[in-house]
Amino acid sequence: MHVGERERRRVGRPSEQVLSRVRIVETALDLLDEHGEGFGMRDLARELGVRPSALYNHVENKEDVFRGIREVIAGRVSTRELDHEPWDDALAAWARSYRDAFAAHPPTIALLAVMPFDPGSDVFASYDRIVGLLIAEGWSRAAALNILVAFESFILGSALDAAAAPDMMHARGRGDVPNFTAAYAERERRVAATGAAPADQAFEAGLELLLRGLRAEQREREAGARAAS
Amino acid sequence: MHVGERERRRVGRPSEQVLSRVRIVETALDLLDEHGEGFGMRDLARELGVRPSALYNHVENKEDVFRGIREVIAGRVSTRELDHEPWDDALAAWARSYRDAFAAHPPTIALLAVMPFDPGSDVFASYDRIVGLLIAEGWSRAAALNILVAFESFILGSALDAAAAPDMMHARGRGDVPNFTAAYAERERRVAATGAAPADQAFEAGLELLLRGLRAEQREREAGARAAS
DNA sequence: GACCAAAATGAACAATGTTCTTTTTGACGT
DNA sequence: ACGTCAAAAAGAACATTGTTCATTTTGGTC
Repeated sequence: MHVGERERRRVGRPSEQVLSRVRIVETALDLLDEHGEGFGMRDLARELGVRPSALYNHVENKEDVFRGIREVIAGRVSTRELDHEPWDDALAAWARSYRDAFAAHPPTIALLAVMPFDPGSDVFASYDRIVGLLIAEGWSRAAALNILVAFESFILGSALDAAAAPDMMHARGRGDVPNFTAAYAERERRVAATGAAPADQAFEAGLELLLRGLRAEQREREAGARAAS
Repeated sequence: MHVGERERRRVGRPSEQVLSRVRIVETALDLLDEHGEGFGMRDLARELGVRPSALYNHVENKEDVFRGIREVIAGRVSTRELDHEPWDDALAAWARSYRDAFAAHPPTIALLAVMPFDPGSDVFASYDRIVGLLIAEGWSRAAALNILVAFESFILGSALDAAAAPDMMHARGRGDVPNFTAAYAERERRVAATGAAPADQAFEAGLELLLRGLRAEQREREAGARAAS
C-alpha cells in the first residue's frame, strides 16, 4: 500500500500528474479506516508520496477533504432499494443501507452529520424520492419532510451508537440498578449465543417502531377519512 | 464576565486558590456556548485569569475537560419526568429533556455520544427506570434494552440535527427534486409563520412515531394474549 | 522551624494546518 | 520554433495548538 520508498521527486511540476482530488479523498478515507483516529495532512501527504503543500493545489482545506469524504460515503448509500415494494420495505432497506454506509467509518459520523450538504449531491435525489413516496401514501408535504428528518436522525444516531465502545453501557458493579443490569446481562447472553451485534438489534428494533408508527398513522388517517365521507 | 484586566499575578502559589476542576469545567462550557466553535486551552486560561499551564494542576487533559462537561450536561437531564403518568408520557418527557440538554451545547454532542459512560453516573439511574417501565408494560428485558438504545440513538441524532446549520438541506436551485423542494418550501413557510424551529418539529414527529409504534406493539401483544387464552 | 506538597508563572517543545516562494513542466497562440 | 502563462510539484516558514518542565511562592504538618 505504501508508495513511500522511492527516490525523492525533484522540485517543479512532474511529467505525469501525481495528485487529484479523488485520489486525495480516497486515501484520506483509507487512513481513517486503518488508524481509527483522525488523520493529519502530513500523514495524508506521506501516504500519497508527496509533500503536504502539494495537497493544496487540489484541495481547499482539510474541511474540504472531509466534504469529499462525505460525498464518497453518501454515494455508497444505495438508492435503488427505494424501488422496493411495498413502500415501508423500501424505507427500511434505504435506512439500513444508509446506516451501514456511515457506520463503516466511525470517526466521520460526527463531522458529516453537522456539515451542510453540497447542493448537487446525490442525497437530494434520495430525499426527493422518499418525500414523494410518503406523499403518495397520504402524508402532507410538511409531515413527509419531518418524517424524513426524523428517520435520518435515528439513522445517524444509530451509526454513532454502532461506532461507540461496545461496553459503553456497562454499569460495573452497581447494585442499585437491577432492571438495567438484568437486561444488560440478558443481552450479553443473546449476543454470545447468536453473534448478532447489540447495536444492530437496537437499530432493527427502532426501525420497526418507526415503521409501525407510520403504518398506524396511516390507518388512523384512512379510518378518519372513511368516517368523514 | 472578563476577569482579565487586573494586575498580573506574581509567580508562585497564590494566597487564595484561583482554580478548581469545577470552575474550569463550567468556564469551558460557557465558552462553548458563547463562541460556537471549539475552545482552546489558552482561551480557557485567559477567561479564568490564569496561565495555560496552571490548568494542568486540576485537569489531566483537554479530553478530561470534556469528560467533566459531559458529566455536567448529563446531570441536567431531568429524571423526575419519569414519574409522569401514563408511561408513554413519561418516556416522551424524558426524551425531550434529554435532547434539550444536549442540543443546548452543539459542539459536544459528537464527543459525548461516543465516550463510554462513567459507572456511577446518573444516567444509569434513568436507564434503570426506563427499562423497568417497559418491563412493567409487558416487554421482555432484551426488548426493553433495545428500545432504550433506539430511543437514545434517535435523541442524540436529533440533537445533532438541531446543532446542524439551519439551511443544511437547502437544495439551491435544483429543478430535478420537485417533491423535496416543495416540501422544503412549505416547511420554510410554516417556520416563518409559527416560529417553531424545524428541528423541533422533526423531533416531535419522530418521537410520536416511536411512541405510536410502542403502543401498537403493546396492543398486538395483548390481542395475541387474549386470543391464546 | 524544617520539610514537602500544592498551585501558580514562565519558557519552551512538538505537532498541526496553512501559506508563500521557487522551480519545473505542459499547453497554447503567433 | 518560440514566448507566455498557468498548473503542479517541492521547500521553507509561520501561527496556533496542546502539553511539559523548571521555577517560585504558599500552606500545612510532624
